[in-house]
Formats: sequence, C-alpha cells, structure tokens
Amino acid sequence: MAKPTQSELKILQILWDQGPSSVRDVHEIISENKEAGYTTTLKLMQIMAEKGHAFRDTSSRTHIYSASMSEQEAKKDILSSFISSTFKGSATSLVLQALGNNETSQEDLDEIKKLISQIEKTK
Amino acid sequence: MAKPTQSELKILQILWDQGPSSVRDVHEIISENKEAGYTTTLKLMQIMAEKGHAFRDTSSRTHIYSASMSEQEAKKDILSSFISSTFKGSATSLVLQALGNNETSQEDLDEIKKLISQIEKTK
DNA sequence: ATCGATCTACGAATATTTTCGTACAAATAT
DNA sequence: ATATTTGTACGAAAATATTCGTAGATCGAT
Repeated sequence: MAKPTQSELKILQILWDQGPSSVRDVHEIISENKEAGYTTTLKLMQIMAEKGHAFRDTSSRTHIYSASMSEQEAKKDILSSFISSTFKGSATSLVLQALGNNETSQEDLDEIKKLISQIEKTK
Repeated sequence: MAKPTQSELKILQILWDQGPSSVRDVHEIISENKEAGYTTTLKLMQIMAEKGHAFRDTSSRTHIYSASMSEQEAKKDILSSFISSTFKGSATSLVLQALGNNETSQEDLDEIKKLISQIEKTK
C-alpha cells in the first residue's frame, strides 16, 4: 500500500488517537491548529478510503472512518522508508543522531536502556 | 531555509559523500540506480542553488556545486521535522520504534550504549 | 411542509515537485 | 574548419498533492 502523504498522516494520527471518527470529528481537530475547509478534509478522507489507508463504514448517513493499519505497523513502514531515504538505511545512525541532538530525559534514557537489555537477552 | 525535497536530498547526499561536484558527476551516480535525463539533474541542481541548498562555483564552464549545509546540520533539521510530523515530537518513541523494528547488531547496540553513557555523564 | 444545517459526491482550480525538450555557447576530436 | 560532444539557460509539460466550490440528499427544528 502506498505511503500516506503528509496530510493523510495527520488524519491517520487523529484516527489512531481518537478511534473511528466522522469527517466532522476529524475536521474539528484539524481546525484547532489550521484554517481549513470542511470539504478539504472530506475529500482527503475519501481519498484515504480509496487508497486503502482507511476503512469507511457507510451504514449511516454520517460515514465513520477508521485507520486500516495499526499505528505501530504504519509507523514501522514510514520509519523504514525514512531511514533508507535519509540515513542510508542505517537505523543506528538515525538513533545516534536523535539521541545526540536534543535533551533526552533520564527517564527516557532508562527506557531505551531497558529495551536494549531486552534485545540483548534474546540474542 | 526551506526543507529539501526528496530529489534534492538525494543530490545533497551525493554532494556530502563526494564533495564538490559537477552536474555530470552527480548525474552519473544517480543514473546508476535510476533512469533519468541529464537536464533533469541539471535543473534540480540549479533550483538547489537558487534555494540556497547548494553553492555554485561558476568560474569555469562546468559549474561546481557543493552542499551549503553540513550533513550533520541538515539531518538534524530533517530529523527534527520528521519527529514532529510522525512521532508527535517524541524522539524517544522514534528511537524505541527504530530499535524495536529490526535486527540491530550487537556492535551497534554497544555504540548506542556508549553514547547514552556519555550523555548521562554530562547530566 | 418548509427552512436551515449537515452530509456526501465530484470535478476542477492551485500548488508543488519532477521531468524534459529546445536553444545556443564553448570545448574537443577529426 | 567542421562536426560532435559537453555544457548552461529556460520554459513548460507531467505527475502528485492540496484545496475548495457547487450540487443535491437527508435530517431536525419550527
């Protein structure tokens, strides 16, 4: 399935966060941050249904959309294509860059260390 | 400065890897993987110079282009915008996803642990 | 029953990115 | 010296992504 565009991803994130939603629901959240026409959101969501990024329940007049892939799954794909386009396929150099950049809290570092230990155990 | 597009990023990566290069140089590398017209590459590089993504030395007939930002700097920007668009601003969840996804080698894990220790020291 | 609000469908205008054809100048080979 | 190759400039076509106007159906309140 084709990669979602930036706009589609914003909508997917809302569907993941909120669960199955109407166009109105999604549009209201989008409108909090950005001026946008209702039919713009509608059209995007229709396209997402066409492309298979979202399911659409048309049993009532107000259609209900839901993400067709789990957040995990989708982000795995997106991340993997990002790593190959921007970090020459090296997840490690991405991780080093991400950790090196900004202030990662001790809690987050602990969480990462924990995951690393788990990975090492299963080797 | 505006974010480079996907095509521009491919060219930037070549400029980073190879250092200052002519359109011909860049085009030949691109052509290894992908069918593309020479003037397509030329145009892209001209646009990159216009946008400020690349410098251009026009002192000889064959112009020489070089990346205007360091690889580190640019990737920091790109990564940060990716994290905010795809991981709600959480570098940690990106790292967890990246490590969780695939087989990271023990060597790479060691490198990451080393960086974490360094970060912890400076806290 | 009528009016206004809400909904979908759909085509098309815009904006952005990518690709390339054509023209012409300079360098090189014959 | 002439033909071929190699280079830039530039406009515009093609592909992709985003935005929106208009039409018509249905719902709910008056």
